[in-house]
Amino acid sequence: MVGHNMTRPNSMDAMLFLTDDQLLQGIELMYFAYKGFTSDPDLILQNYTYGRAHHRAVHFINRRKGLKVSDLLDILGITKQSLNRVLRQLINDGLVESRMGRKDKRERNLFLTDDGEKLERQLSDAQRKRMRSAYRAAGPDAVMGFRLVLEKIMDGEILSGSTKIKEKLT
Amino acid sequence: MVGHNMTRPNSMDAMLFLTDDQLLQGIELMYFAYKGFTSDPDLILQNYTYGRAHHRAVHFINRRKGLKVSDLLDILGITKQSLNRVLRQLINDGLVESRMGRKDKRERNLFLTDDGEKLERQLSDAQRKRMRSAYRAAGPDAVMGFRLVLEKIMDGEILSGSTKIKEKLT
DNA sequence: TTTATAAAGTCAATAATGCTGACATAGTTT
DNA sequence: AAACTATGTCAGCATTATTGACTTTATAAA
Repeated sequence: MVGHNMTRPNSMDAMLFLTDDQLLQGIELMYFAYKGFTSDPDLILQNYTYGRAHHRAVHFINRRKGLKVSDLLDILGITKQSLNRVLRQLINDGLVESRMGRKDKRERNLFLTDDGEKLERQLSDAQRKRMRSAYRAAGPDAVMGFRLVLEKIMDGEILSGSTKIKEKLT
Repeated sequence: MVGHNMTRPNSMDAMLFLTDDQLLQGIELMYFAYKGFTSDPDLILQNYTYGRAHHRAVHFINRRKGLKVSDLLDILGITKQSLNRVLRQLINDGLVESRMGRKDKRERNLFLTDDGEKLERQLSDAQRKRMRSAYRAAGPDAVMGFRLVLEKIMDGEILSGSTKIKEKLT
């Protein structure tokens, strides 16, 4: 075992956190943290007829205002049939507006209405509050590490919004 | 704005990562990383008649061998009806064994069979592989930060396995 | 010892979110 | 004119969750 792994110079130090048990702990941490991460919005959504899928749609429409349906499909990684059900509800309920593309009239650009922005704010506030207090409690260095590891775990996934980190859309 | 937030001494430095946009980026990072995190096991599970719920059950039965049904319910945070459907399949398929409690005969202690351990290994290998390479790429300090922030996000959730971090079960 | 509580299991109905396949419509490209 | 593209829709199915009601068995309390 010792001296076998040459990935890093101080293999004992550097590899200490790579035992199966440490990795399993990380895996469970991801599971429970994600549960906590979604719990606040989930509670709010229970007051509506909406679920997590609606939250996601509203979130990304807010972050990339005017994005096309196909962009949203790429981001969410679901089928158009799945998205359409959600989108139709949001449009019918007056939370999302779907405007015909000006250049290519086949495209639909998606926007939040005022009511849509209200819901987005409500959900986002709850989620940001939890993130903010976690960031505060952990401190800036920890946050850098947090982000770095998550980016590595993401691998091939798409990150929307401010395009600093990864960019695959257009 | 300046000098308003007194949570930390260097408020400009320390609060830079707490803008709404930075928090939203963190939120999206969690979303995409979790998607990547589950993608490998999900692929494997497609070869079976099982889903994520089976993976979770198998994972925690492996980590807390002999745990009671009620323990598993607490960990997963679902209803017994939901768990029971999954557990029944795993038991019928010979992946999980349910032994009557010795002290309290109402209780059922859950164990993986040899076949159950095979599936667990297969799923775990894939997930650990991704975590390992993320940890390696990010480095030990980043991993510490990663874990710290996730723990703060978890808040009230339960962490099973090695009980160093949080403990709520017995 | 009777009664109450607890652990586990089951049945039925419902909801949210995903999937595949097939098809329609309108608009753009070649 | 023909082929392709973007979007939307219908129908059917799978997974995972929910609530509510009820049973069986076993332990604890009155």
